Amino acid sequence: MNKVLPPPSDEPDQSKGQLSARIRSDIERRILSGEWAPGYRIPIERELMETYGCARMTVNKALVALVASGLIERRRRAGSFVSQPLVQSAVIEISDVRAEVEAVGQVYSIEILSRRQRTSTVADMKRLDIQTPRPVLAVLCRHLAGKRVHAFEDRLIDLVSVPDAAGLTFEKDPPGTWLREHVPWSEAENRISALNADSALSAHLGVKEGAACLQVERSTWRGTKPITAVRMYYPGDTYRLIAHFSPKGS
Amino acid sequence: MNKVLPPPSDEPDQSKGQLSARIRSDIERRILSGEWAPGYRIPIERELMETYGCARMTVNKALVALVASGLIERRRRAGSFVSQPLVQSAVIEISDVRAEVEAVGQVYSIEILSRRQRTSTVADMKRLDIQTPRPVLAVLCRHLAGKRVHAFEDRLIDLVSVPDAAGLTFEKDPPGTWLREHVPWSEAENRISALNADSALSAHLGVKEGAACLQVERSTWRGTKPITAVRMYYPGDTYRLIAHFSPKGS
DNA sequence: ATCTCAATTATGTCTATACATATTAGCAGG
DNA sequence: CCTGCTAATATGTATAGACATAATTGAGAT
Repeated sequence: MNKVLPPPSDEPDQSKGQLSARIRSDIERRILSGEWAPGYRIPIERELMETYGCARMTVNKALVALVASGLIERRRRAGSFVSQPLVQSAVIEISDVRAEVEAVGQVYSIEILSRRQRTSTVADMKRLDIQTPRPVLAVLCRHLAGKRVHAFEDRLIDLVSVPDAAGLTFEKDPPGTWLREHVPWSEAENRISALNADSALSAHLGVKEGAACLQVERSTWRGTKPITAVRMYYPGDTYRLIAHFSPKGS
Repeated sequence: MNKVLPPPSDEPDQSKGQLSARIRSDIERRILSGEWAPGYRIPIERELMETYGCARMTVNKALVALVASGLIERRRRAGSFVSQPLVQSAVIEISDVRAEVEAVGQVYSIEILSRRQRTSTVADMKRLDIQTPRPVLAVLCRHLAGKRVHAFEDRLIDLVSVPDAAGLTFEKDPPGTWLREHVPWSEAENRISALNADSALSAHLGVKEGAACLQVERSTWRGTKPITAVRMYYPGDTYRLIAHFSPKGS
């Protein structure tokens, strides 16, 4: 069977692209439209293979992709079923601070408030989740969009994991950008919360004392070794994190 | 070539599982460890195929998966390259409110504050992103963890898209839970921000006026038809959204 | 030195087949 | 009616080969 048969003619069809992708999007559409409800058993590979006039591996590729995206579940012998969307997986694209500012057409600049190398204090060790003291770099800086303060950053860098960071001034590239470009990481965690600005934070961000601010705490690791821990503060009235998503992130 | 050769012996190796998965994780480890830095050209399929003593399709499967997870990029004829992590894709698992409360071992209950069916006002139409007036259901409720207020919810449901919602009281299942179980959706957006509680919100949430609160606005669509728009408010001092992630979400 | 074109090459996709494996249905026997 | 065996079946994974496609390289022409 060397020729590819025309698609089943009962559908308004986008014949472009690879066959496996088309099979995938056909099924995806039926699921998202509700035609195939959660729990519905979708046709077996053999049937789909005959429907589209292709090899089983081609159908299989489409189905494996659907499993990866969480839209279906498969059990041997039992068949493939449309899955119940259990949790909503929202993907937040956390871009570079500089890119974030420039994306809205403003001029980015950074202002280093302090930059100190020290042996980790107890508080530092807690933030980095380490047990023994070690050299760290502590940086406080402000990110400006034009003349307005876009964010205030409070960062710790583990100098054992990232010795090269010791020599940097961060006057051109912000620490986050440099780290992302130079240090490979394998895991990270964001903790997003709201807090009232205390006097220090209100001064840094240029907002009234007590104003609601969005705080994003991020820790990054390479394997089990911590790389950096950062707290980013944004004025609550102007900044928002936007997450766009589909069922289980396809 | 029907036998599977032993793995290349220079690595502490987890030989369990499928070959393609092992190839994938081998490469993944090398990238995450920094051994293969961004921009590095990884061995061509033919080489990998000889290294592991398997068919090209098997290597290909591993590489395709790595592309999907964003760790590598591939160009015809040029080869496969470790990609620069550009944006950090954070996956937030937004679970059910009830599950959220019960996950920390507390008793969940819901308190309906108001439930009104009406023709959409101008404000409603803006929230749902619709142009013409239509029947909507507006629900205000509080989610309790024990006796403490966990969240305050302000929800609009489009009764054209979800006519069945008109008959529900939401006294047992919260609106979000019912919707997720009964209405298929294809797209959604979260907007996360911080705000100071005004007098009404402070009363609802049981916090001081002016206290920082986390606001999560979520809109859900099925195709282009809006389903619901909800604003969830959490006390800023007790609640935080946690997002765990890996480079480009593998 | 530079431009153009064709050969080379790595990836992209698919076919056809094979065997493994988990699970279910059905049947036989207690 | 329940239990345990067996056969059927759908998926899981892999192989080997084929042709398509895009991009680079290098040879020959300008």
